[in-house]
Amino acid sequence: MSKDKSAKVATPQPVRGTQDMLGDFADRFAHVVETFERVRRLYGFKRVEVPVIEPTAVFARSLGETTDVVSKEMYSFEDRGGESVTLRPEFTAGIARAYITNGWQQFAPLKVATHGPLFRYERPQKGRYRQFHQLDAEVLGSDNPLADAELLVFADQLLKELGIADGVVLTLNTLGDAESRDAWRAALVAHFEGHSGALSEDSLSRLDRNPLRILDSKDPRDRPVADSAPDIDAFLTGAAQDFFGAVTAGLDAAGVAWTRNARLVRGLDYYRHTAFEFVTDRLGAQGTVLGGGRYDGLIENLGGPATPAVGWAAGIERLAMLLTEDAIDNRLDAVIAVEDDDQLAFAMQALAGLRGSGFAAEIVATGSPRKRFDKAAKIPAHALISVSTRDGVPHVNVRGESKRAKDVEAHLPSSPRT
RNA sequence: GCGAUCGUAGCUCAGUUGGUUAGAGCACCGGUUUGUGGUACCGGGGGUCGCGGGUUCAAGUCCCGUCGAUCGCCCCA
Repeated sequence: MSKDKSAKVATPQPVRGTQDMLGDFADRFAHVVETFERVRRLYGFKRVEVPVIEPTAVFARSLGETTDVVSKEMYSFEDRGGESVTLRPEFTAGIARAYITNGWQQFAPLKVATHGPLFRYERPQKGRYRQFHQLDAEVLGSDNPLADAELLVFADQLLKELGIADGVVLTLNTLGDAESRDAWRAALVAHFEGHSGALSEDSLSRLDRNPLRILDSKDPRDRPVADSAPDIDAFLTGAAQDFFGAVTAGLDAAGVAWTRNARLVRGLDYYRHTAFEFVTDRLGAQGTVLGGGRYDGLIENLGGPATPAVGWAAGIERLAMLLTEDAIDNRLDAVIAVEDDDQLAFAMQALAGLRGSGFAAEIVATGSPRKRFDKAAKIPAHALISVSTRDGVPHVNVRGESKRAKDVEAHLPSSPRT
């Protein structure tokens, strides 16, 4: 670092809502991704990669051109050719675009999975960043309720293998087919308009924009009206009832626990049938750890053929926060403390030998030699190896009782003979 | 966009009704002690007290503004 303070330059700060990860949290993040990659193979989901940047129209269509979301909450800008482009705020629209433009209809039904960074221009809060990361799984080109069930069983197994299923509950609802949804929506609007005097200001504006959202309002003034609103059940067509019944039967057969949440909704019109969220009470206001649903109308909205599809996404940071302390074992196999610089070459040879044999190993060979043992002892490892000089030759001592420590000891070079 | 809380060393924090030269622990560096040892002690480096303005004899402390962070609201694709 420069000692000339007058020449000090201002360090650029990170972009608001971005984060840097180091050590433990980065390991937890990687553990979530690795577990996802392993489990998705068990379910036959192909890996798919789609661009981080797309024409703004891809997301504008998926989100409804008029909403605040498009105008205020996306990272959009003009490229040098004057085209409006957007950093992806979700995976689904980009995958749907790729499905159309690459002719992936030929592979239908297509099961794909991906993960990576997403961008939303929002105010950061707990577990919610402007650049964040998600896991994503989609089934495109299937109108079979077993596809919904398979995705949910996949999600359930993922959460169980991550060890965070305790305290997480699958909440499930149906939005019906287009006919059911329209009838229910009309009944809801009539109900809310009949009680408009009792609604909060926020919900009065929702009544115009997005009346379904009143159902899950957090404002206590809205709860009586929302709780007394009609469920969709009375408006479901026979086909929609059968569809939902087949999804829940699939879950029951696979042993996946679920609860009905008749208040769980999706605002956008292309959502049909199944809507679901895995919810925890351990993350404050941001309780959803994995959510998704069926979006049979989206691909058509993007100019493609009418194509049924269903999928889910989950925030990697949130999942990483929920991992238990012991989910990650960062311990090295061995740490070598070089207590005498005359034995540095010997210690380096031992270190290279261990690493070459597949052991994770670190060396402590700087600073005061008499403090190196204590320094090494603070590094989590199965085996603590000290190297000193006794009778003019390297003297090695190994501490550690685990099987791994014994393996390490067996791979150390023997002391050179004099 | 709105509200609340908070910004002091690399990290976690203390700092009294405003009052000498702003402290501790951890971390880092050096020394002593111990000598199969994760101990203890001594010392050292490191701070525009987020930034700017104001009140005052005097501001880390009070006031205003600003930037940032956190939590919540809105939104949630």
